[in-house]
Amino acid sequence: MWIAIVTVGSDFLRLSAAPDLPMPAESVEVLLPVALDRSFTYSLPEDIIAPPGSFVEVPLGPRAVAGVVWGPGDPEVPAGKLKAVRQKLELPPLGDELRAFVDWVARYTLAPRGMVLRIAVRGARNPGDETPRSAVIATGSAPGRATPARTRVLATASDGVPRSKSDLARAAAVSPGVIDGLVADGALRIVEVIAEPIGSGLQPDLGRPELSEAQADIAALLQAAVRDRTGSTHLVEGVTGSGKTEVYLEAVAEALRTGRQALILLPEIALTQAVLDRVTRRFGGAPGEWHSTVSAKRRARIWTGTASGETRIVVGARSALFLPFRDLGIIVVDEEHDAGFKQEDVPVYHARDMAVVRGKLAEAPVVLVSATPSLESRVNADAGRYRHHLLPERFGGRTMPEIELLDLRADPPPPGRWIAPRLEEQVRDTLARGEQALLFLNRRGFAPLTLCRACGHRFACPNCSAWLVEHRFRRQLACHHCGHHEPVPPACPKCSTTDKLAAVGPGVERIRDEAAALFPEARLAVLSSDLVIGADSIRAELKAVEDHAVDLVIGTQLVTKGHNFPHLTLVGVVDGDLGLGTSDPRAAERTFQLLEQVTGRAGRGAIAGRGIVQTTDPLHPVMQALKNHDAAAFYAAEIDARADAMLPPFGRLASLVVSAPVRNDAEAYARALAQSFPASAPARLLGPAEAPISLLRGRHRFRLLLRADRTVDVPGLIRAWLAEAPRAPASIGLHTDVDPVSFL
DNA sequence: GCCCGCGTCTGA
DNA sequence: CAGACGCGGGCA
Repeated sequence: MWIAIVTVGSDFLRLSAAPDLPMPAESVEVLLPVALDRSFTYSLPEDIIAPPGSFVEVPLGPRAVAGVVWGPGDPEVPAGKLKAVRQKLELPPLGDELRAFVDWVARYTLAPRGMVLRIAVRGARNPGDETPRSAVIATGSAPGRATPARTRVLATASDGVPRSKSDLARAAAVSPGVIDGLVADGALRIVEVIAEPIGSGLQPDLGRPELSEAQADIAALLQAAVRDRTGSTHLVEGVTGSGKTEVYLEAVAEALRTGRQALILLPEIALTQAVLDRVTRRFGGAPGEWHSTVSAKRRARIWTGTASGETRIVVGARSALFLPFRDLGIIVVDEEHDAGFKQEDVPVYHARDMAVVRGKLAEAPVVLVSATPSLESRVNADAGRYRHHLLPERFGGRTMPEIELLDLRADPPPPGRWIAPRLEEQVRDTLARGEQALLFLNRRGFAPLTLCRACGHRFACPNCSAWLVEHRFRRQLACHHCGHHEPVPPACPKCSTTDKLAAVGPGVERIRDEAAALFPEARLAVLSSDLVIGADSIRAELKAVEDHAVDLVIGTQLVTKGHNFPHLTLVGVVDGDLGLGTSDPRAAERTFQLLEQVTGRAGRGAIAGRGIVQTTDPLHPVMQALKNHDAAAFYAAEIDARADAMLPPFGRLASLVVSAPVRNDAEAYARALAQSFPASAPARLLGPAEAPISLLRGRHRFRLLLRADRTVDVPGLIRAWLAEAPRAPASIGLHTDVDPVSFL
């Protein structure tokens, strides 16, 4: 009856408020976490009181499903169709703000509302009673015998936080036996603890760092935004090593001080132990950690903890954006340029952009943080939609690494090798000084292409338009798009010639072999996601590099993810041109971001760093931007090019993914759709001919691209078109991914 | 998303 | 002819 319409920038955000008098509801509208856009009306037994947001169990067909009361029931539904709510569930209700967010995201991403609700209720169950667990704390007395391992353990335990034996051993990187030894020695004591709510008991003023003037200024502005309860958006752009994390943690501290909660989003949380450690040090306790590998029980504790308000800080992957925060005071999106914020499955959404919307609904500032912002965020900052804060210098007087462009045409490596003499010499000098070097190549495996020298046959993926990559360590040929793999055959499948198969081009495994031959005395480590499997072993490898147990690192983009290597002084980029040759309109932007991040790993410690980028095109704008540390000029040029081409964020771009188990079905439907697109529409449809296909989770995917001027409501246009378009056979799925700018 | 019913296929 | 399997519709 009384609908409050909250307009934020456009009419996209509608927040429906409850009527001011609780009417005795006879029926309720219930949204269910299944692939349905519709909600259903159920009758409400007189003894159940279920205001909007309540969790209820309802019958759906033959099953009983837990859903959420979304509002009053639809009186138009004939009484004979109504089924009754079975029971109300003992769970904290979903607040108005989160329900409005679910509706908004579903409408914007063209996803069924139930699929969005599903994300918001993952973890919505009672964690049950907590049984006391045993933990160890430091007693304060010195051990009888001090070893480096023991010293590390006691340093870790000196904060007084009780930890389980295994957690403490892992945190100090020692074997569990060391802990038992210290307990026997009386330096550690076993205590029984009842687990506090996760992410609670945090102290905003515990580990306050010294801030530079520039850091303190930005921190003060962000803190004011937290206090003001405005849904403002901020872009904090600071070069690698400028201390961005300290700045946003001060804003997080302000949220804690004012009694509110904080959410820190990270693109790949399994790799970013560093941020968790820093939050723990800064606030004297661990935040809630939310990502796909967190156990169901921990999930439940964090979900209920955020709903009750006891969990004060959550550090999480994109789905943490749908947690039921009671009073959210700030959202931080760290590494905001990272493509990991994009969810490719239904609902297809970009967490950075959805964060902006949730921030507005929650009246909380959103802080986007990066050394290499996305073009979208740069444009939004330039246009004044986001406030732009710059940290142009490294913290503590450290300098940016000096970047050298190594022209591969003038100084090529010997045939069959990829490290040019000049880079080899620089690595040798670095190692001789006892410093650490990194050779970066963003390509897994041994060689990206295998061909038969006898007949010219090339090994291609049967499902995708891609070559198979040889993985010599695993003795396989693998497709990096769909995961197809086969053993390396002894002979050519086409002409049966043996011993004529040739590996073409380098991958990290091949660079490892080359480096091992060139620098036989160096301790090598390869950091590649297919060789280092599982979050724990990745963390262990990163720690070994951090501790200088490795001299020369050979790595893929795994090494660019938020880790500091204090001993690293030289970064060599083996193929700077990789990624620039594609037709992806974001190729230059992505390559710049990647190479700036990886060269920025050098010189974060006491010794100044250097970067050497091997390239065949030293005059390319990306190379010049790296060398001159002139991101501003690069961004300006890229933004102009985007504006001319009407690409996001100037034009609207949507992709529709048609997927089916059979490739021909997907293609036929994609064509049928394309033909039905009206010529008069204020947008152009591209594909499917020029669209790449791939196989993902057993389904062939065809992409259609829709390009429009920014004045078009793309989700609306697609909805209207699909209502008229040929209906998809049920075995064909259609995802939609709308580039988000319209809500700003 | 999940269940069910239906049509079709397969093997004895 | 029983049982398996894939597809499509409905779900209040």
